[in-house]
Amino acid sequence: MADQKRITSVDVARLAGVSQSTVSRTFAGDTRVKPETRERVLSVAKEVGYVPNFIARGLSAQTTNLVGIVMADVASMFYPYVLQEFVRALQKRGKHALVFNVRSDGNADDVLQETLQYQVDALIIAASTVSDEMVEACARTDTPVFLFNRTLPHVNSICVDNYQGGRQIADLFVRNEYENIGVLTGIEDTQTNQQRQSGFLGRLAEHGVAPSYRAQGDYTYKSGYAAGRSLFNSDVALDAIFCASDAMAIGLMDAARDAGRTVPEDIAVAGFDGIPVADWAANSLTTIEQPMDALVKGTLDWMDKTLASPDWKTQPPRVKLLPGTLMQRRSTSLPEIIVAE
Amino acid sequence: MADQKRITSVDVARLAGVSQSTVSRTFAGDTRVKPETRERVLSVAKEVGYVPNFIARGLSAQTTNLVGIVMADVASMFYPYVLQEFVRALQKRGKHALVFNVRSDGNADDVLQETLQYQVDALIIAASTVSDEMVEACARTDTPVFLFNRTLPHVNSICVDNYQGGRQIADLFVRNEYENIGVLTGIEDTQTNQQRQSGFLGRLAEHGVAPSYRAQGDYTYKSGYAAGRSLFNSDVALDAIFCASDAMAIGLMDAARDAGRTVPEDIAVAGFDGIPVADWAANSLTTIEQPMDALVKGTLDWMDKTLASPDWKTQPPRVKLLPGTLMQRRSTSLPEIIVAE
DNA sequence: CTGAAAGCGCTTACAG
DNA sequence: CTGAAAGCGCTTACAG
Repeated sequence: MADQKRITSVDVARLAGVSQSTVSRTFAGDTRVKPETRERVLSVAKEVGYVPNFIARGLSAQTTNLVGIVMADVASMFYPYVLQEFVRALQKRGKHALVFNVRSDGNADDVLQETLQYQVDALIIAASTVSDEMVEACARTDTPVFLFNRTLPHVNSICVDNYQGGRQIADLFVRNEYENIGVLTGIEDTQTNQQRQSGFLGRLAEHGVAPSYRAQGDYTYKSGYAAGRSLFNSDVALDAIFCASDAMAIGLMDAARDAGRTVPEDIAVAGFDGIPVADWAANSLTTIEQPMDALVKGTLDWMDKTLASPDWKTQPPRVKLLPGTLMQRRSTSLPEIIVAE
Repeated sequence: MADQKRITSVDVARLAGVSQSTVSRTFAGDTRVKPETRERVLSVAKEVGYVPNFIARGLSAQTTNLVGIVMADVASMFYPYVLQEFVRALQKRGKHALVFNVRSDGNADDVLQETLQYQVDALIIAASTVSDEMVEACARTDTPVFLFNRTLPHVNSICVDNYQGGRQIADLFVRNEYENIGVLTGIEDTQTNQQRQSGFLGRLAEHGVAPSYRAQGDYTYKSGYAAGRSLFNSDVALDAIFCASDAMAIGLMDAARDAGRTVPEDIAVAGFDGIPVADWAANSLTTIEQPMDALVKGTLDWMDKTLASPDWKTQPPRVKLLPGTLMQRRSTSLPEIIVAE
């Protein structure tokens, strides 16, 4: 009950009859420590329940093994999984995630300061944007920054190829001979949305097709449902519609059903993201699946390599694009194809 | 480019013509610092871009403002939201989340060690279990532990009232005059599952009803769909079924649709959790909604109070149960009721 | 209201 | 292979 002092390396050293340096070296895995000494230290440590203090180590070694992860609370249902993947993958690499949240409409500057105060070894920013000044500040403190699923010219970025994904959906629509084509966009000025749109519309134009309907949502199920309601209450007749997120696409499909329309017979629907719900039987949504594991692994490998190279600050920032995967499901299949499988 | 030394409080002190102590006090918000001095320090700090080093502060002040959050990667879709809420709420309180992941079938011991090494001020364990020894270890290092949505006799726990929730569903079923009642359980030996089951079955028994069907899933959509398939392929005819998670309930409903059954006319379905997808139009699932905000806030308020009270270790651990909310939706409504609304 | 100084628990040259 | 000692950047009695 009494505040018995925390056990430190000094205590272990005394008990094991060695110097504090030796205890430190033992736990650092220094191979110069004689095996017998090592054993003795470890056994004493175990006995008294000693574990090294990472905070002290951080101060002294100037490296915390902490990685800051900044996430916006996005409505898209993709990011919770991303966060979980990062936490898990970091753990495997002996690092740990210090997680920060920013409002999806704000930028990450507010919290970046705090992140740096914790002396994180690196910073991963997902689903929000950063100012150039903040990037500067990170550089000053030798903290490499990685943008996840967003690109910025002066920052290392890793991102699914939204543009290419949009093109793939366009190709699919043309291949399926849909003629009256609509599009449900995400939040207008997000990079993600712009890229998905410009890929989709650009490729459509190359095929000589122009969309005949256009509405805007905010990536959420709710906005998709609302868009669907007004679409199906109108006299617009579409063969197919591309939605900038899976959640919106599912909302729109539910609205279709509630309005007595059948997917894909009355209207084909495609989304983007590849969230688990998209593959549920009731939805079976055609979509571009984000290569989540590759994105996460790519980010962390890149980070590791950067941290290991002493001259990383001299290297120009790069943007890495990873292709998504077209998942063709029943929401765009023609009836015959369904029968065929 | 060159490794210009990090700016420390000593630099600021020199530039501002005060002692390092004064700089420290200024940033600690010490009211004894003369306003003019304070201004000067802050302006110099701003000019040179100084911010306090939290790691050093942590070592010195023996408090890191770090809270460890241990999460299992549960299939239930409830926890990603919980994590996001914790991160956000902690940030508001000037604390930060160090997030750890454990396999859902393991216990938290493996990572707890690491958590303690980071000298977290407190530990929140969600969706996994801990050994008594580990709880001991936490006590030794003065780290209060809170179990989230799980209870253990020797640990502070905060949890939705699973038992009561099960009873509410039973009452609803009886009220709706369902006679042939089934149950789809979660993973057999999880506490959550046991409590939901015993509440449900116990209350049913009090009404003189015994379930006529029972299957087991693992909380996932997939397992719910599979259970539904085999149920609807059998000659069992049920009026209603209670599933131990929303994801399973939705899977089962999708299987029902695919088998040509109508919900709730052919079979009524209820779940547990209150995940956002449950409220989507296509599902409209009756469920017990977890009081997520109250659970998170309750945990953090409790944590704050504990950290503020010097004698917290002498207080016996408590278990706090919060009631869930019955959300009656179309998956259990009788046809007439639907018409009525 | 302010400063000098000890101390938090490690790492890491340096010397042997 | 090991130890003595400086130092990481703060906080916080203690003294004035």
